[in-house]
Amino acid sequence: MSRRTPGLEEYLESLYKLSDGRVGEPVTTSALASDLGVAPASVTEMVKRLGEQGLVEHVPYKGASLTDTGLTEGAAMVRNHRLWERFLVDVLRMDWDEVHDEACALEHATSPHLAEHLAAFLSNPETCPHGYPLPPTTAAGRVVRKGNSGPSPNASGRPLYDLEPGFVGEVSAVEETPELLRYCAEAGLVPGARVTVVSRHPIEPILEVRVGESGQAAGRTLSVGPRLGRCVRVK
Amino acid sequence: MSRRTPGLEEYLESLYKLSDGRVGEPVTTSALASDLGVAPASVTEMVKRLGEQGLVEHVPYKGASLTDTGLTEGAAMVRNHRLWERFLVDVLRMDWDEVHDEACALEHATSPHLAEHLAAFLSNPETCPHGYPLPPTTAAGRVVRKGNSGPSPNASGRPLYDLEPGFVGEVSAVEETPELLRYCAEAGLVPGARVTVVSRHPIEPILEVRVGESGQAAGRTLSVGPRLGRCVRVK
DNA sequence: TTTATAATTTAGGTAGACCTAAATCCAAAT
DNA sequence: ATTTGGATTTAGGTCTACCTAAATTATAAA
Repeated sequence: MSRRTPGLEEYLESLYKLSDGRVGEPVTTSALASDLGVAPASVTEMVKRLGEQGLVEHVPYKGASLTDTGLTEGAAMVRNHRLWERFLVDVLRMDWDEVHDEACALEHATSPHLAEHLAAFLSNPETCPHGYPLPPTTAAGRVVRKGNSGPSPNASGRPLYDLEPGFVGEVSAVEETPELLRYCAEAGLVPGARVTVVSRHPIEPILEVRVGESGQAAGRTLSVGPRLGRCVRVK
Repeated sequence: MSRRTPGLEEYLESLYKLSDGRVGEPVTTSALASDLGVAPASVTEMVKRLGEQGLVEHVPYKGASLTDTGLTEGAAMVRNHRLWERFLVDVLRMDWDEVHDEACALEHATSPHLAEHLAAFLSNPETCPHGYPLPPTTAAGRVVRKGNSGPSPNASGRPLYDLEPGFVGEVSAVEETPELLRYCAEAGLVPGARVTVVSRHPIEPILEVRVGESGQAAGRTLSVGPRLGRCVRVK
């Protein structure tokens, strides 16, 4: 009965993201399998193990959901992941499209004590470089999960592609696919950037978007299709 | 045939330290077993696997030695470990007695690319906080191992306990045992500190040592026995 | 040179985390 | 109320990294 191996932590992390940070929210075996990149049969087995340790509740054929303690551990992993991403980008000056994989490895090698020091050094950031929120901690360093539902680990804002012409807002998050991130960085589509939806193409599924500092002088205009437009969120 | 798992890396690291960074230097099974905290039988098995991958040369009943590539990988692990220790102490302000375990976990989650960025951020340190040297890299980022014997990964200097009264020098390294490190930190026995051997006790195995900034004004006098005196190196 | 002792290896076993292929279950469409 | 297709679980297998107990080998002592 050895607890919290790196393997199990990965499942808790995925479960946390897929259940949107909610205790008792069921997640299907196949959703977990595709998120983790393993066979469904492997998920069934792992989920059973997590159940024996009281970290998830598994109802056969229905799905798995996090318990209170499972949620805490999952949130800690997501937090560690995003802390390291901030560190790698802000401090080590790595590119934002290469930090996801590095953080994936580091997150499981991070004790709560180290996480506290890292967070303090980074001045307790609220989001990762791609705009996703860090699960918060209490003063004692424990990851918060008050009552039944904590804050969502997923990005706020609406997909850029779904907005109407005339909308003005700022990028809140970008999905972490390396090639997409490289394009966005070059195009200026980074969290905090001001965007203005200029028009929607009458025939093709294309949105004209102005990206720029402020007003409309320095802005650059981009054509955004559904592929890109659904990966960038705006608020 | 899956290469470089965290488990195998640990063996290479230990081998690197125990063979003093030398290709072909044999290390006994039991030395590895006690350094890694596993059963000798486990070492035999792992060493055989490392042999199949061309990372070590194993002569049954005689010992295992690193090959050229094995040395490179082992050195990289030691380097990663000591880089992280520097980071944890200098940047995150963690205590020097708690960073060894954290670094042990982080070192296997560190890509060569990340190691390069980390080293650059830390201005390419030459030693870890306890005084042990970092295996150097080439400009390309590869860990150096020129010809048959690279630099020693172990501390320079002589044990404090073996010096004669009148000796003046400075601490070069301290062995990384948590309780010992806590005592040394408080006593001022840190790498770079000036030490003067005052006298040796005529009856008991005790050395009187002055530890202090410079000269002999601000110095504090300590009694050092063999236990402590063999864990602190001076040059 | 023989023998004893300590180091080392072999043999056989466990647990974690994955896999494929073969059942099994559920739910929606007929 | 059946049927059927997709999701899920079970069954059986692999590979890593450990273990203990039982051989085996090397070496140092008698």
